Amino acid sequence: MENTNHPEYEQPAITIDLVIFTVNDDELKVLLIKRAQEPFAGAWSIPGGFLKLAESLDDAAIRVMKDKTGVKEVYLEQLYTFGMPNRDPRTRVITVTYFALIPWQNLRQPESNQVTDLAWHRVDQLPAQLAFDHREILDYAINRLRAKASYSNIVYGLLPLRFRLSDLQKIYESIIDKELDKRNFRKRMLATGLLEETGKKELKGAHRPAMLYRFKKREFVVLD
Amino acid sequence: MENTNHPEYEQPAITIDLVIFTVNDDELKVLLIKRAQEPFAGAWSIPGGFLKLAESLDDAAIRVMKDKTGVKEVYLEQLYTFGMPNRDPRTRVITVTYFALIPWQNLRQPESNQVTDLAWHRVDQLPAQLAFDHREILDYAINRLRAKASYSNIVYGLLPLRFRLSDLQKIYESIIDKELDKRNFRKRMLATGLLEETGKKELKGAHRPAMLYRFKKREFVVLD
DNA sequence: CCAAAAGTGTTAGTGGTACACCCATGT
DNA sequence: ACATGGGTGTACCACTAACACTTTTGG
Repeated sequence: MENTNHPEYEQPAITIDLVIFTVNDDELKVLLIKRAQEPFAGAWSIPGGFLKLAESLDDAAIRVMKDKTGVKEVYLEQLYTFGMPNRDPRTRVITVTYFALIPWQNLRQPESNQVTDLAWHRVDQLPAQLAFDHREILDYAINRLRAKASYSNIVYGLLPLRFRLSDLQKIYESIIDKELDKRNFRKRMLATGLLEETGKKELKGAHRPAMLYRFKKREFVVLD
Repeated sequence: MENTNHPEYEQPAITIDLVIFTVNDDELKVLLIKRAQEPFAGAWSIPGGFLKLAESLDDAAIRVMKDKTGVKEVYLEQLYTFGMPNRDPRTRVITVTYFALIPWQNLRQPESNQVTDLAWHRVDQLPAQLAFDHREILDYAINRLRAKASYSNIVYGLLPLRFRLSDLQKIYESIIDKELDKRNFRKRMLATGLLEETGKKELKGAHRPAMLYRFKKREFVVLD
């Protein structure tokens, strides 16, 4: 923390990479992008970009999010900084990683016949080879998400404003990849005091309509 | 993550800064260093240094640790990366921070009359002004340590190889800044199965000698 | 009337918390 | 003998986990 501009300390490049999660079709998914150029041309990677000189790390992450998904208001959290000297074969690159949560409903779906290099992949069916150390980054992010789901209300980032308790339960189940008891789950969720009722609605037709709930506050809270 | 060497993306400097904890005299303390040069000349700061081009982030942290404390084998964990554009008034500096735990007994104590710019400060009696955003970094580190102490065996990093259960309890108490019930504490600790007995020893004279324990494994474990 | 998801309580076990006295030693 | 920390058990409470049937709707 002494001198900058010191010749001995030539500087690495800094990128921001994002692990963007959503839940759709009862499966936890991440957004991957197919690389066009070498190195790792054709391989899937997590979205990222270079840090601009005047922007904060968080702002860079928000910028990348918006570029790739069109969504700006999401749960976003710094994950870890990866900096093995050889993680990029070209030159030294330090990447500050983030993870983000987006409700599936908030995503503008891509035009049907549009060719795109972006795709959502189930976390339990990832491509065998990912670019750079992105597999390691993804594993780290999945572990963080699972841990936080168990002791916080972080899943609000994956849910629309109003939702059924069964939707909430399915989100939890897809994250931790385990089935939960319906009665105990509802009891526990309502006991947190973080939810409130709204009006009813019938969805998916032929059955008793479900009460829709919302989070009183859409912000991170640690439970207990 | 596309082109490097792109003119638009001039690179910030990268430093590694460390929050180094120990417990001494039943108080949680951090190592601070008094800055000799501007900016913030005379202010206390956490130890750090520039990342070298060929070394990993972890290696840089270990290097700084060894330089400042002489100790190499410690608990070390990446904390967070701070990168507000104006956090260093001179130029853009991104700092990857770590926190470290050292048993007080492992430190080679400085020669008594040696003038030094290094000093251990109680975390509840920090200087009002710290250099850069180091206050924010310290607060972040303290919170992380408190959280991890409550759900892991991380305190092994603050203890010598052999210790009394009352030492262990005092470490916990100084971290979370709360008193604990002796019987419940012992029950819980022994129930983890992470400790084992060694031989007896009498310390601090006039009372019944205490059994010394050790951690079966000196590695991070999440409890329950 | 049938299918499909919504909604609802009780019990047994487990883990956390509160709490007070005797023990082994040095001086 | 006294001062000092070492060491020990029990009872209550709260939370967790297991478990099955009725309700409301659409077709």
